[in-house]
This record gives sequence, structure tokens and C-alpha cells, in this order.
Amino acid sequence: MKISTKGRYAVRLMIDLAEHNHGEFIPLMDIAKRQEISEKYLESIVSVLSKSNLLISLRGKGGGYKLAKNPEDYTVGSILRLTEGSLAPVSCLEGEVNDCTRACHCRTLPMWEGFNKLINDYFDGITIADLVSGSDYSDDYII
Amino acid sequence: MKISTKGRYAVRLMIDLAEHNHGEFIPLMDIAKRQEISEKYLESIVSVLSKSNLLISLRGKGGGYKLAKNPEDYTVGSILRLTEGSLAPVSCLEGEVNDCTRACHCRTLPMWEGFNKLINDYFDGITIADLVSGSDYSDDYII
DNA sequence: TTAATTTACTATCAATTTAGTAGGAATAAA
DNA sequence: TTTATTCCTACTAAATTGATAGTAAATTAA
Repeated sequence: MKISTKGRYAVRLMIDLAEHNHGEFIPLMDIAKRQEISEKYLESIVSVLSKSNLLISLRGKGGGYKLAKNPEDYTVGSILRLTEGSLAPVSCLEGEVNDCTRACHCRTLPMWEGFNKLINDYFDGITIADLVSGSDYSDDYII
Repeated sequence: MKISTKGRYAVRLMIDLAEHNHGEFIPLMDIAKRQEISEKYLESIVSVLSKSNLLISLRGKGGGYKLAKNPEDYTVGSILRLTEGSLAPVSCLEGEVNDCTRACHCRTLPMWEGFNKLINDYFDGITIADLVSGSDYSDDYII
């Protein structure tokens, strides 16, 4: 039950872009050095964000990446769903329909559904701007 | 970010034992048939639960497994932490100390800590008895 | 005592996912 | 034309997942 490096690195990349958000394009190399992540690996992550138009990219000299929106307009949920593929904690909750044959009488399904909602609500309630400003989440969302 | 079959099967196994909880030992074969899970695979899962004394086992004819406590005394959290290894959503939150060199200034750590707490609190708030009685969790824990 | 039943233990394995690496083509600016 | 940068395709090693197989040990009933 782990968030993979893809998702974690993507969030760090977005924070880095937000912290260095001065209108210019930022080369991936700069981000890779600051974040101590292989540029080549980061490249595969940034391409997902770029293709989905979360980022604007420019090739060639003076090129790089920059945010397409303001930091407060990116939820962590939207970034993780993209880079992790899905935030569903069980595969039967992925996609539109549940095609599990046991679904109709499954004793555990409601628990997974509740958990799925909790995950998505939690990460949709946090923006990149929140992470840059350094809010503390460890005591929030007491259940 | 998935709960593996180990954890999910373990919960189903515990529910099955709770639903057939009549004092007798229940052979694994019976559970495997009812739950449509390979007996051999279930064996590797049940051994973890048995070694940690969540279950009582007896070999030989008339043997099998039964719950060591009442269904309401098992939280789903305790079962998942055991079978999944850990419920921590990022590896730096596993164990007692965080040895990540970035931890002291990590912009994302508070978010992961908050998420970790959310996960553990959610599953520690659900017991096997809850699952047997069929409570609905999809609208609980609104954040 | 023997046969049947059941857990316990050890080893193996194929498929998938994770976490990267490598090389070069396309593009843009100086 | 040189330099810097993204974009694209392919490859790979290691770990994890989800099992399967065979046998030993224990227990009970006939």
C-alpha cells in the first residue's frame, strides 16, 4: 500500500516549479539537481504532466517547463491520480463499473468504498500552494 | 496504491471465521471453498495470523482454525498491518525513526503523515464484527 | 496400531510492477 | 551553426505479487 516514486516525485516537481515560478521556463536539469532525482527518470514523469496540460513546455535553448495554472489551482489528488494511474485502493473500484462477481454481496466492499472516498477527499483538499506554504496536516482530518 | 490480495483475503478469512464461529475448529478447505480462494495460497496468509495468535489452530482430524477473540475485538487495521507488512503510504514513515535526509525540510512529509494517520485511524475504527453485521462505510468519515 | 485428516514448513516460479538507464531525433534560440 | 533543451522509443535489473508443489508433523478415530 505505497504511493510510488512516480507520484511522490511528481508532487515534488510541481512544488519545485511553484517555488521557482517567475514566468520563465525552468529546465528539467535544474529541478533534477535541486530535488536530487535522476533527470532521465524525472523526464518520464514530467511527460505525463505535460501531455495532460498541467504544465507548459518549450523545447530548445531557454526552454523547460512552467506551471499552466496558479499553484492553488492544482490539487495533489489530480496529480496523483494522473501519475499513479489511479488512487483506488482495490482494483474493483477502478473504472466506472464494478465487474466483480462477488460485489453484490461483498462484506468488505463498503469498507473499501469508504476508504476510496477518504483518500480522494484528502488529496483533493490539498493544493500545491498549501504544500509550498508549509501547512501542517498531521493533526487535520481527525475521524 | 493498492491493498494486496494478502490483506484482502485475510480480512475475508476473518469474516468467514466469525460467521461460522461455533466453537469448533474450521478446516481451511471449507473457507477456501466458500471464499473461492486457493487453499494453498490461503495457507500462507493464515499462517501469519496464526503465528501472531490472532487465530487458534489445531492439526489433524477435527482440526482447523478458529478465532482467538470475539469478532468485535479484531480491528481491520491490526489484520492489515500484519498481512500487508505495514499500512504506511510512504516508506519513510515505516519503523520508528525517519532516516530520510530530506525529512527535516521536506515539504510533503506533513501531508504523508496526515495521510498515514487517516489510514490507520480509518481501519482501526472498523472491526470484524462491523463487517459481519454489514455496516455501510461509504458515507462515514466525511472530511 | 494404522489410516485419514489437517496444519506447518520449505522451496520454487511466472507475471507484473517499479525504478530506473540509454541513445538519439526534433526544436528553438543565440 | 552551435548549444540547449524537450520528446520519443527501447531496454533492463530488481522487487513484489500471487500463486503452486511436495512433504513433514500432529492429531484423532477406527
